[in-house]
Amino acid sequence: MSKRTEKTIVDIAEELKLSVSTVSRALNNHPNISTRTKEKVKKMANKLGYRPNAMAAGLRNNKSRTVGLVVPRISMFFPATISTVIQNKLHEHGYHVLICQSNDSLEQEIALAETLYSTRIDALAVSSTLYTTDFSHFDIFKDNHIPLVFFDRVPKDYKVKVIKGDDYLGGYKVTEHLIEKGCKDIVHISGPLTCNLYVERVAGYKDALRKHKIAFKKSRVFYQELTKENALAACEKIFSKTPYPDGIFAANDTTAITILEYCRKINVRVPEDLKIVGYSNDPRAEIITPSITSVDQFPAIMGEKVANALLDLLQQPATTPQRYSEELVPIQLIERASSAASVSKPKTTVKKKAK
Amino acid sequence: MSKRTEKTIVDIAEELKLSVSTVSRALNNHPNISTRTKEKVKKMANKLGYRPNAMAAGLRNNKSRTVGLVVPRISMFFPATISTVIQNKLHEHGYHVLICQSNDSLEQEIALAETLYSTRIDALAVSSTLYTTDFSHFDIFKDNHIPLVFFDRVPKDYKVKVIKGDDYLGGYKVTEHLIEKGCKDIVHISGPLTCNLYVERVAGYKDALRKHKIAFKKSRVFYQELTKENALAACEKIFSKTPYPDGIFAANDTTAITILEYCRKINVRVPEDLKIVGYSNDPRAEIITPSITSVDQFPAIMGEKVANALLDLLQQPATTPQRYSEELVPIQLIERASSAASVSKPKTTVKKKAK
DNA sequence: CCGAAAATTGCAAACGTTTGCATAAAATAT
DNA sequence: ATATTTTATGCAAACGTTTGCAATTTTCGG
Repeated sequence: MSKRTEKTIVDIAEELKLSVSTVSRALNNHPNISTRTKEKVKKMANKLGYRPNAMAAGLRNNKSRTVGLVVPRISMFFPATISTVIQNKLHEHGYHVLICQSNDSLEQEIALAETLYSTRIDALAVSSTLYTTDFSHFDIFKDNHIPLVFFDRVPKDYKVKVIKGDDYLGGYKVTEHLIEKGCKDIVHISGPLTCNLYVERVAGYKDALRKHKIAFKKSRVFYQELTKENALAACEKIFSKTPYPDGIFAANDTTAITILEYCRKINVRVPEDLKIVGYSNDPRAEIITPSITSVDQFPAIMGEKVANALLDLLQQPATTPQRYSEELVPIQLIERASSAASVSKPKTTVKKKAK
Repeated sequence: MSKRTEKTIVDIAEELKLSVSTVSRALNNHPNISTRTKEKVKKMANKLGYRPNAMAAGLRNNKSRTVGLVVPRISMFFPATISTVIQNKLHEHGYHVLICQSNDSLEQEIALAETLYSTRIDALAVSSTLYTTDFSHFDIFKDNHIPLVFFDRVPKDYKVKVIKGDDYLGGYKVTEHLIEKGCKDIVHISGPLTCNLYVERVAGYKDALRKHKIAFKKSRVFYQELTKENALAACEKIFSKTPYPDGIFAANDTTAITILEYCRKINVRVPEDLKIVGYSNDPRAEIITPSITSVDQFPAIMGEKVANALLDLLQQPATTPQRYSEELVPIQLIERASSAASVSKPKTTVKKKAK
């Protein structure tokens, strides 16, 4: 009936003829409150239906027990899995996680940094936009000694804690794998080079080619946002003229899948005529026919590491200078049918034009 | 250098020889502050690197500009898509979204309700646990007039705003579809009946059978958590004795996919010997071979509706009594290869025992 | 039973905002 | 000019906690 229905510790105090301070301490299990009053207080709290006001406590303590998480999008397999793990782990330790999506827009990422700071999050983990090369919008956090961790898509020259996959090795291994399976002309569909992890994969790709004395051809690598549409566009280009490549290293599985489906349509046999490898080991890679070779990045492990790093920083005194450090999460090539050594001789490249 | 580095509005006030109230009003674009001082204040705010403290404002206003979102898990396709949409939409309107996972544990869901209340979220949207039949842990929100919206997995007899898919129709349509394609013995793998939406799908399944004069057999429906492991266990059972069914209606796509793969192994041809339909239209359903018929639940539309409902309630005065209302999101059967009418006559059921 | 130490409780300020009301300044009408 | 309205600013309380310090009570050795 009454408008003010929220019970506070002063209600408890009045009811019990105690001071608010003892009530507060009792509820927080402060050592020099007698067990008897602690019990009394807690019972009364229950009876009144008291719920602590996190904002009041947060204001007083200057901490929100909330950590921010910024990812490109939560509906993509890899960041979704990582987010899940981080969220669960931090929740076990009494932290809330404010999961935010930049939707791969730098503008949104900048706005997010601003508003997340306003909520006074206790720490921040971010996997940046594809296009973030200037990270200065995160300076506020560094300057104010708020734990800051980057993962997966991490900055290059920005001194923070970084947890990333071994993308160079990934690029190298995939390429070498294709070569070992007999490929001599390998196309690489990469993400934009504004995102460092693609730079590294490309480096791995190049090094593997060099190692096996295969010439690197600029025309055989594509830099684009790794969407289905862009993958199709790349296919049109690749298969518009012969010779067709005999291997494709796609930097994500959406792209690999799209290529595979395209090949089906134009009667290019996978893996006989063309071998395909994706990246990230999306669940779809396993179930498509032929199943697609991909690179597992162990998102659960990465999530675990990010969570641990956050918790670690969170319990250090704020004065401790934030150290730059890079943690590497291993990768593993998962060999599947799409890159299996051909049993039958590959037929000579099809001449049929696509489309 | 100094420890207290956070600038507040009183810093701005002092700097400008104004009162804190004018500064506050200036920053909030209050009408009776002159444009001149507004500009001055904002300039100084920028210069000092002032960031509003959301907790202080929240405490004063008794609102957090945060809404809670509780889902079973954010890594599953359906809730992930919905969460994405809700998050983006609410963010456009200046709200944060605290996404939380119950991991399908009732215990965790209860704890979540408690701590979310403590953070004084302005509204709450939830898709419940599979096992939530008593929803009283959400009473706090109702009692305190905090907008509360349920979606997808919704309560049966709990008076709140509800947004759900048309599960009865879904169950009906799937079953009728299988019958029309020639199935006479249809297994249904359902989720546990503690979750109302499965009750409805089962009802649809039964009604479609009755309509087409096919006897309902208790032994042909399974109630279980829809995991891969459970799906395999069900397969073992189903294919341990003849006659095999000629149709399976799985209540999610993970189950459908698992069955399909199992059939491949034991040489049951899909769709010739057995037709399979899943539910939710997971991206995997489309790319597997044969592609799996499924039911699109339009998660984006559902997310949109949930977000709109929240925003709607959010701007109503707190006094407005919360009305119970149910909104139905349509479903659509997506026909694919796994349930196509067989061209060749189905061979008589294979006798080979599985395993 | 006294005094000192230990254990328990209370006082009051502080965290950074917002806002009703009062006041001061400027603009307008007389 | 003065009185009146309009516009702009300031005062101070309030939101619900936590915590350093002071005050009180209890415990206990002698």
